[in-house]
Amino acid sequence: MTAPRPRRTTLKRVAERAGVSLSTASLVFSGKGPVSEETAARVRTAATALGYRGPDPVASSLRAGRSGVVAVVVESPLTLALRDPYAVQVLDGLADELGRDGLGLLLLAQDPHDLDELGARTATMAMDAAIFPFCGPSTNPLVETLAGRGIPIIGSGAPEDTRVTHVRVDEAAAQGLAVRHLLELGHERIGHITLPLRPHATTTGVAAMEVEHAAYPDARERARGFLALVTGPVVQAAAADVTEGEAAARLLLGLPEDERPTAIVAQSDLLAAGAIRAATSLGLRVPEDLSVTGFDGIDVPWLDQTLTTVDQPGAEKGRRMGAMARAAIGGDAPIATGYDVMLRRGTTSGPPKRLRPRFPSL
Amino acid sequence: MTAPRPRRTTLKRVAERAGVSLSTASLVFSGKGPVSEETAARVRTAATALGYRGPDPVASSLRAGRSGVVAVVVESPLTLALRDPYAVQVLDGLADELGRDGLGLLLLAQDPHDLDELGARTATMAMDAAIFPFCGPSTNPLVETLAGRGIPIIGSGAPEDTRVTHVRVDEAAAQGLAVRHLLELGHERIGHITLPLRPHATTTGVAAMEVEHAAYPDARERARGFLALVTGPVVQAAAADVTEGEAAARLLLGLPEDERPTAIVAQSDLLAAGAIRAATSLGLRVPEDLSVTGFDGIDVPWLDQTLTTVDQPGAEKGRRMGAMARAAIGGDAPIATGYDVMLRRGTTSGPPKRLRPRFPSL
DNA sequence: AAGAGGTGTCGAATCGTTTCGAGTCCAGTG
DNA sequence: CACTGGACTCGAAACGATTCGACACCTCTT
Repeated sequence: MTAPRPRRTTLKRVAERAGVSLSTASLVFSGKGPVSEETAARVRTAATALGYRGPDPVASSLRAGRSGVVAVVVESPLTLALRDPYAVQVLDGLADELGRDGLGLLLLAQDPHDLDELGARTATMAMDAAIFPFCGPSTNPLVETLAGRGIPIIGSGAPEDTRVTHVRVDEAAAQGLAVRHLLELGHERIGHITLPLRPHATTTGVAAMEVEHAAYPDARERARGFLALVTGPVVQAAAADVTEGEAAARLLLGLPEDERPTAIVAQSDLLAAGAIRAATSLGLRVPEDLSVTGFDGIDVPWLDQTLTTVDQPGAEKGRRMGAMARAAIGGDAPIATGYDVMLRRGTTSGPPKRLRPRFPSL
Repeated sequence: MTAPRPRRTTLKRVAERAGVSLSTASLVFSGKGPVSEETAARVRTAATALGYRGPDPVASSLRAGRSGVVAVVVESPLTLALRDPYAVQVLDGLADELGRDGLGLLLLAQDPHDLDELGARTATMAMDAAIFPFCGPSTNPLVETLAGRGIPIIGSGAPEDTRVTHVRVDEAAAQGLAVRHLLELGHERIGHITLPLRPHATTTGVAAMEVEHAAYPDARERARGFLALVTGPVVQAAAADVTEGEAAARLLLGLPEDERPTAIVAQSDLLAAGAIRAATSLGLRVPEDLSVTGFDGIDVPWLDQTLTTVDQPGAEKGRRMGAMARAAIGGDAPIATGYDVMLRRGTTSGPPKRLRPRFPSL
């Protein structure tokens, strides 16, 4: 914020040159009032002559009381958040929907080590609405700042704050779909791999109590959905990627033979892919020796199998949130909505092995 | 753009309540002038009482002549552009660097089917600089719009326009590194997989002339670098992802035995990963039967091998462009720069098979 | 021929800040 | 006592547009 840019040509200059009042010139560019074709032409000529490119967006914003910008808050480094194709889908839907109203998408990456820092900067940024599209921590100081500025806030489960309007999925029930599917197949020992439960997570086994105290509602709810149906080992992945999924799965598969799960329910497709890799490298076949389910329903082109997964239409979710932001900007009080997800069966789940010999040798 | 938001509390009201002039109140919040501690306290009290959250960003921007926003133009749907981890790295570096100056990152996704459309919307969006960080088409109507508004533009090779300042890599030379490496290993039949050469690309073999007329300079330059050193079949991938890389590789590997390349030079790591998949599914071992090189140097955790690749530090490139934008906003005329990339040897390249028997049976 | 109704144009107010230059007050100096 | 120089405060002028209400002027009606 140092040297100001050289001032651009202003509408006033154009008006003077065209021999017309400022208001008339404005009318020409906004196309609102009645202006004779002749006058309009004169104004346009003057504009081109002076290199005037239309009204200054900032000045328009000031007058209009809105900036045409919607902030999208990403509560982790971009490399982490956008590593997941699901997040990108959401973002894409969001961008598309916002684009319809000519709204800009202001990307705000928040440093998880210092959530407050962004608050300070954000206070100086113009925006008409803010969206928290991804699984983030349940509380975020930014909400206070934004709400205080009277900015409508849209979320998808997090942050948990009355001032945030959500597009909600019943995560627990959704995760339950996968568990139920495995139970129906006959599995009795099912393990669970969660997304990070808190900012500085490590890949490690977690107890039910830790789940309850999770900082990230999405991970918490899905784990609850799992634990509501079965008692099984739960391992947290340090990040939502293949590597950590593999590491987490190794922890589960490293259990003694008779405790080792015959199925793994992962909270994301990337984690599930990691689990499959772990199984493969341990010489286990999927789904014969191990069933694996994912969550999200992304494309995993490099996987030789089709994941059994809880299908969540990302682009649609993004669009939903975008639409809510548009509505909120339009002055409507945003209304929380929810939608249902479905289980999509792939080739990575099947009946457990020990059930195979249906007629044990007598 | 309908109902204006209810007006927020203004600095003027705060000043009145504190029994102080507008200018003094402003000084309190900007911390610029000398204000007695007592007055400052009175102003701050009034502010909290009225729920004033600091100066309106839009009004500040108008006065300051800068908006604190940098546009990042993505010339394809986000799902396509951000599918590549390399792009995400660049974006991350960019966000980080811009954040240092408290600059916001305005994400503009351009519809490749209708490049003009964004121009119209963009004209109404406030920004202090614009960046084209990814391999895009060599011409873009947006450049005209932005340059006309006096906005500094930063690119990384594209669009090719004198008004764009670039952070440049000698793509041809960089790609040449990989080719030379393979030549040194003794390969004589080398195939090439290019990134899309134009917006609506299909996965298909291309002639040298088509390369010359490519719309995307990055793809063109890399292909030139390849063709400068060897004469070999060139296949274009419809998109920079694993699936298309696999399809493209199949085209190359489907050639008759004695024409089939013993090595494939891919223009991106994702394409290379696809090539490896194609080889594997055809029963070819990498690198024994086929060497593969990539470009970018991303993490491919699900690949069992380490790619031999042209390592291009993405985050660094992003930061570079961010720094240039900052400089340009600061009033310095931006200076084009370039940097070197290196070949990183992995496990996916080795001597061609037919050279194996170094002492042929006499 | 007077009033009604439409066009086209304009002046002035407004959006919410920042900043420049000027003014007040008071303590310290010669 | 007059004078200099800080420290503090303030009024007014930008920044660049949009919009409301008023005003001319013209064309139809009746």
